[in-house]
Amino acid sequence: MPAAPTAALTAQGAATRRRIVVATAALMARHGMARTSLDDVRAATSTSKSQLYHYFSDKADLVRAVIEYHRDTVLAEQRLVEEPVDALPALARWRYRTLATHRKHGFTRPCPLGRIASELAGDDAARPVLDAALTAWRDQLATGLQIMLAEGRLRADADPVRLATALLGAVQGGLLLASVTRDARPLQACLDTVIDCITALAIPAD
Amino acid sequence: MPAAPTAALTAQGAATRRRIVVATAALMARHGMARTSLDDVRAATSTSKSQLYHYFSDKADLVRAVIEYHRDTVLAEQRLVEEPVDALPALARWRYRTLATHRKHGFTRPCPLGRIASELAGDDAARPVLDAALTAWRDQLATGLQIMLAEGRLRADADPVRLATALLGAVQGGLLLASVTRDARPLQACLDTVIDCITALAIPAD
DNA sequence: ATAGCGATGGCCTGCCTGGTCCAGTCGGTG
DNA sequence: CACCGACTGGACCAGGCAGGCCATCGCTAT
Repeated sequence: MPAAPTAALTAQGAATRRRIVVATAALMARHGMARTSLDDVRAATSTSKSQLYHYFSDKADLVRAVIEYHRDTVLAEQRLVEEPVDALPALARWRYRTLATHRKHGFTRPCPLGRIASELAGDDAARPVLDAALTAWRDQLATGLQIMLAEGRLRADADPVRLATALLGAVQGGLLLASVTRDARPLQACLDTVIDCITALAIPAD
Repeated sequence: MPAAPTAALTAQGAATRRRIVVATAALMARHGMARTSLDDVRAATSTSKSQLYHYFSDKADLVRAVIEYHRDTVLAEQRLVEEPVDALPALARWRYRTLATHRKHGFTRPCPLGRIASELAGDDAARPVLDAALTAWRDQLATGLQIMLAEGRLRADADPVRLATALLGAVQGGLLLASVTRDARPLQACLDTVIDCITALAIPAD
């Protein structure tokens, strides 16, 4: 139960709230959440402590908003609704898009959602929010594979949800390894291996 | 350069040092490293601040020792030297062993090395240590696959290092997802998908 | 115009944290 | 038995942290 009454928000208030969330998400993606203090947020957003506590009940509430922001950002970048992975070429484009998104940061950081999940493992308040975000992501991947299955481009014994989980796991694991080695190859290896598996299950067009 | 002169350590001193590392590793695996204070370590080990700073130059130095401890523990649990994944049955046993290891904790936490890697992304002091640990792990996986290749049980166009990276990524990504959903299925999905891929590249025995 | 309320600013505080210091103990060695 | 250095205990500190307080500003509806 956030103390911030989301009902009563003027346009200016909503803008300030959003500014706080966006800046905090960036800070936490760069330095981790434990190392991002509210004073850092205050400085980065030119706000005051009271504003932080006006819009969020406490730091955990702000983190919750950050998770939801990352969820929206990632799902928008993935473009899985506009362009579902319902065929091998679409899957290849998704792979390229995913690599390109993270090349921007030079593979210096894991997936923001994954990083928060790591740091908050054992936090019973945040876990449902993270679960919902990651499940939504996996489901958007699975939707494409289900179309692929329904339209006869995937063998009947393929399990779309399991494959989607493997794709998401490959993104998470690959980005984690890539953030340590600081290059794209681990992510490529993880993605390509799972995609090879899906390719092996695909039925070539007539 | 640790301030602790590792040269001069009596048996008792070595035991105390090890007790600190083991307890800290457990605390950090459970609560994360940022949420593990030196006072927590002090309380858990019945030591004093001065002992911590006698054996470690600072918290980062202690974390370095913890990473190395996790590396040794994980590599011992994986048993990849005694039982390399040089054939499909060995790979199946490795999969079973990996699942069993983490079932003990109820899939409540990611891989300790992965968790630290997430928290320390961007820490230029810790990254080489993590890189070495994860690379050693990957290489032990790759060694098995290279044997498999050399002995003609794997198609010549298979890349052992790439496949080993995918296996390690599947462990990391799978455990991350499993720690959020609190069940084994994501890890199983990730492992089995990559193993399916290796199976597809395997050459059946004559 | 003015009352009311959301938005804002800056200050304050109590607690926790990593890190320091020093006084003292213990076991081995000349 | 004197000594030395590793080892231990605990008090201490400065800075940083989340969070709270209160007065003020400015928009908007009546």
